[in-house]
Amino acid sequence: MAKGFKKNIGETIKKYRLATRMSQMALAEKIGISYQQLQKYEKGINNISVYRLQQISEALRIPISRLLEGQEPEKVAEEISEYGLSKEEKTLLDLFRKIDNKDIKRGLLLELKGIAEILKKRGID
Amino acid sequence: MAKGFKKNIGETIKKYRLATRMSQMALAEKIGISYQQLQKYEKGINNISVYRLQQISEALRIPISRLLEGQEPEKVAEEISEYGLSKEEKTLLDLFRKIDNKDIKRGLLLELKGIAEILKKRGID
DNA sequence: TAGTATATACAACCATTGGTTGTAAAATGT
DNA sequence: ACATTTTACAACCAATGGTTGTATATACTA
Repeated sequence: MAKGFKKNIGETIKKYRLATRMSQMALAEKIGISYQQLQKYEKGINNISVYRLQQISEALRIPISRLLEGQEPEKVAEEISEYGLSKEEKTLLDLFRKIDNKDIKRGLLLELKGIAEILKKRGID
Repeated sequence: MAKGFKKNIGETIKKYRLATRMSQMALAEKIGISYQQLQKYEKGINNISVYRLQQISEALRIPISRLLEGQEPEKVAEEISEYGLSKEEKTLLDLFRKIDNKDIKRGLLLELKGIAEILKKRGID
């Protein structure tokens, strides 16, 4: 399940741990797990829960975002504009708003509805 | 294991999901799990791994940090879902989002663009 | 150099939970 | 009022989060 991902974040943890000159044992004890388990995190053998990452970030005295860096795919960041609207959706809205003719607007909505219907049915068949 | 924490983040996810007007099923399918499993996340029954959170943030088109901030639920939902959209515009968005075919989407945008153009010129002439 | 302590690695094992399907109740749309 | 969507909840199972035990490096100090 997305090994690459896990590995990356584990490596990041290790990096910061070493930077703090902390042993696996020290860190593990601080967050209340065995150092062997921490090993699994660092090696990407086990998934890291958000909760654990939280603990680790506290133990290492760094913000969680630091540990996540390199995880956030570029495209997403770009795609996001404001309030959950994608660029595409924003464009859609902008264009729609430019049309001041009520009938045309309604027609467009009907058209969209039709298309959605068709796609949906085709998906089922 | 730190139930409170999990619950919070699950609730945050739910808020954002609703803000995007996405059903549990829709979101779950997007990230490749059953909607029942997503329920467990939202309810704080199961831990959320960083990996999953990553997927969710992508599906909801928001940066991971948003989900990590222990934010006031009320605000978020309103802030986003309302966002000054008229009923008509909300419908537009809903329909547009139902279309999962990228080409069709692009086609629609082009069409809209065309219409906007024409109306504009006619308005001038 | 040996000897002790520290740090990391790896295997075997078990309890928990991450994940599934099935069924039922709300909610929503027409 | 009826059909469809959406959400909730229970039962179940495989996977993994977590443990201890042992082995191998890597220091430190006498």
